[in-house]
Amino acid sequence: MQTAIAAAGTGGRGRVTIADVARDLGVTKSTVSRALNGYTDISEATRLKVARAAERLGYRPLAHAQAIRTGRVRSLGLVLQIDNEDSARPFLADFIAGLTQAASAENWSVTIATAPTEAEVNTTLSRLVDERKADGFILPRTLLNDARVDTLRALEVPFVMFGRTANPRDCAWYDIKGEDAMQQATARLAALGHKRIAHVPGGPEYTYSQLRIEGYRRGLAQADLPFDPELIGSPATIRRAGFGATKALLSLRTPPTAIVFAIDRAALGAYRAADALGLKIGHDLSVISYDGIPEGAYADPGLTTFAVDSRLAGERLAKILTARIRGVAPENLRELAQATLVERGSDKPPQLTSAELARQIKTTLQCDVQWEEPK
Amino acid sequence: MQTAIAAAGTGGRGRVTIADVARDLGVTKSTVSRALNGYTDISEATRLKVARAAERLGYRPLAHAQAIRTGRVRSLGLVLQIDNEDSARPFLADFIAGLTQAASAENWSVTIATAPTEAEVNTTLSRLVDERKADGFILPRTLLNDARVDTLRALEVPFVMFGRTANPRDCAWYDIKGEDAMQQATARLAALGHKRIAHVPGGPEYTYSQLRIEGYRRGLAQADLPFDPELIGSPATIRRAGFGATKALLSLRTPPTAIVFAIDRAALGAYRAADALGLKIGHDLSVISYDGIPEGAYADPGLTTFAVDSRLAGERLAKILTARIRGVAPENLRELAQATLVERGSDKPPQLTSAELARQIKTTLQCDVQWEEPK
DNA sequence: TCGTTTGCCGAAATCGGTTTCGGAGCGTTC
DNA sequence: GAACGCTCCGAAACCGATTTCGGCAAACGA
Repeated sequence: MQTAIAAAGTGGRGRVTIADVARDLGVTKSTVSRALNGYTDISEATRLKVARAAERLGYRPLAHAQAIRTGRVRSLGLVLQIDNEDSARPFLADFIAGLTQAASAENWSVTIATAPTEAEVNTTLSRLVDERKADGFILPRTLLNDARVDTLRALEVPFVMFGRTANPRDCAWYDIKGEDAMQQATARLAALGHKRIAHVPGGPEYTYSQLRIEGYRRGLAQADLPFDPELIGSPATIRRAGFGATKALLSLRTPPTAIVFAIDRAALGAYRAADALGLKIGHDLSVISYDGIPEGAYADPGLTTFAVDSRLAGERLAKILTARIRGVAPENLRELAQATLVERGSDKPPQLTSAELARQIKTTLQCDVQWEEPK
Repeated sequence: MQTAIAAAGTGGRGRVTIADVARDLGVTKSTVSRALNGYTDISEATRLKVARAAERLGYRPLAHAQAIRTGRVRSLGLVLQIDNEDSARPFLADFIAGLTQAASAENWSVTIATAPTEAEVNTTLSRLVDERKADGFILPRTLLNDARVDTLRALEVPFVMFGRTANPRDCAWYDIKGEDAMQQATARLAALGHKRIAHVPGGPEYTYSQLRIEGYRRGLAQADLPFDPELIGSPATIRRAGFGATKALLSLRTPPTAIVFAIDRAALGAYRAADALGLKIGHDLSVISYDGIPEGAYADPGLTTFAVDSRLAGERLAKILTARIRGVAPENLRELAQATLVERGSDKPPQLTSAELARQIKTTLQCDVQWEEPK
């Protein structure tokens, strides 16, 4: 019994294989394969013939059939750490859109996995490597000392970071110059007349955190403002922590009249703190932040922030990773981009001096202001 | 001379193959394969020996090597439509987490792709089928008449819907009974004393929309309240539309004192509308909604809503799809779950009658209230 | 006792590609 | 004119699994 007629539609039987193309042209499979893969020992004439025939017959190689010999599955890996703390990631969709779009443009696919903890992210990573589910990985949110980097370095698997890291050996990356954004934010507030400008950094384990603090300091220097360590708040990446950091900064003897946040979500916590202290953002306290999450637009007043284009980031990261997998040296695959300022209403000239502000706050602080968790 | 492309990261030399296991045991590959895959013509003793040896040597079959013969790549496909309108999908991360967790528990992976339009989602779908990137697909946000379903039905590719559809042939699904939530929301508002309760549905192209309207009507009936077609607002799935729908409803001669929304984001638009009209949500206008997006917790007052567990949804969908791929009949793979009420501050007893409310609104409406787009 | 079944496994084909090897054909060179 | 070198392609091995086929024992039935 033979497979006589190609059943179109069953999505499997009627598939055009390389053998079909070869038969159609009266050449061997190996010729077709080499012609299609750019080998140099194929004449230009043959290459054209093969390409046309492949096109005409609608031949498309099966990635996993190629993979068995080449070891490449034509797939980019993405392992997300999703804990309960901040499972809501507004830009994830955009990021993935950019990633998949760029990947499929080169006929690659994207394989995605998740894990709750840093350790499990690592095991997942090596499992995926072991099972050859991906040829390389995209590492979002890189840490100063990132175990994922060590893992992949040891396994000699290509990867690209969204962010930078302490030891750049073997590392390709794409990153936004958050430090420049912080510098501009600080300078901008200074230009508006603020003299006491604080900074609330992100998680110290992240590489960006240190960089952004430096950017903040450059901004101060640029505006000839002194650096006061007191004005570096406690790290905050979520609202609650932003609330706490803001409250602490405003409780200083000479509180800041403006705060530069490294993370939008933390900045939104400042709105709550201001509210609780009877202050109005954009009036009594100015704020500039970074990320560009949609909620910022709906805050009152709107949050002035440096927005990152996460879709573009996804696109670039995919491009870089495929290049890396093809063997381009990591040193040549490092790209930096700028965040773009979105002006809304949270940054205005100071209405009060630090001293006046302090007096106003003092009375409110008598009754202890607590964060109340929204349900 | 041939083009030798240097592969970055060979990452594959030390792999344990089925041949290694066979050699170790002094049997053939076919024995190992059959033993591991539950063939009945293998003695229990041999099966055990093989299983132990595989475990001991750390053998793990290569999915794509199996795929070449079986046609199955052990991967679930997810194609997201990501347009500009609502690229921010707060539950996407949770959904993906559930999906990947359940998938990897059975040693499957998840392949993800995106497309901007409905048509391109369809082409992407058939491309993935053609390239065998996935053995089956998860279809989120099913429409009343869903082209994706037609496509996959024609291709005879397994799929499972997150939602229901008009023609259930060949369809497996998981869905939340949004209609029950709407009914409960309506009954709850009625129990609080509201007599005029409106409903703002979601997009009419979605299956859930019709169902939720019915749920709303059941809720009215349950509370012995008459159904007034006037109180069905225009469909809204984003803030702006929710703003418009609310404004229109409140402009009625006898406006509602409470609104049941099918979509949280639309309900957040109602906050703006209330604000613009000088009304206070939870006081002059009560609102109950559906989805459970995080922003709802930060609204003032917090949005009472029926939350869906999207992580669980992802898990169940993965389970159902793998079962479907294994050949379980779709009729036996249909699952419904309930949303859970999250009580916050937006639903309270009415402070004003409809007539009083109308009078209060009338004055404000003189000056035209317009939606202002947050930047 | 002699077929006949049954249980269990080995040999080999197979899936759809890639890659190695070698060898025709042809032009150069001395 | 023989040796040599190139260009270009065919033959066959190979990748890591699955699956078909057939056959050897042991168990069974008459």
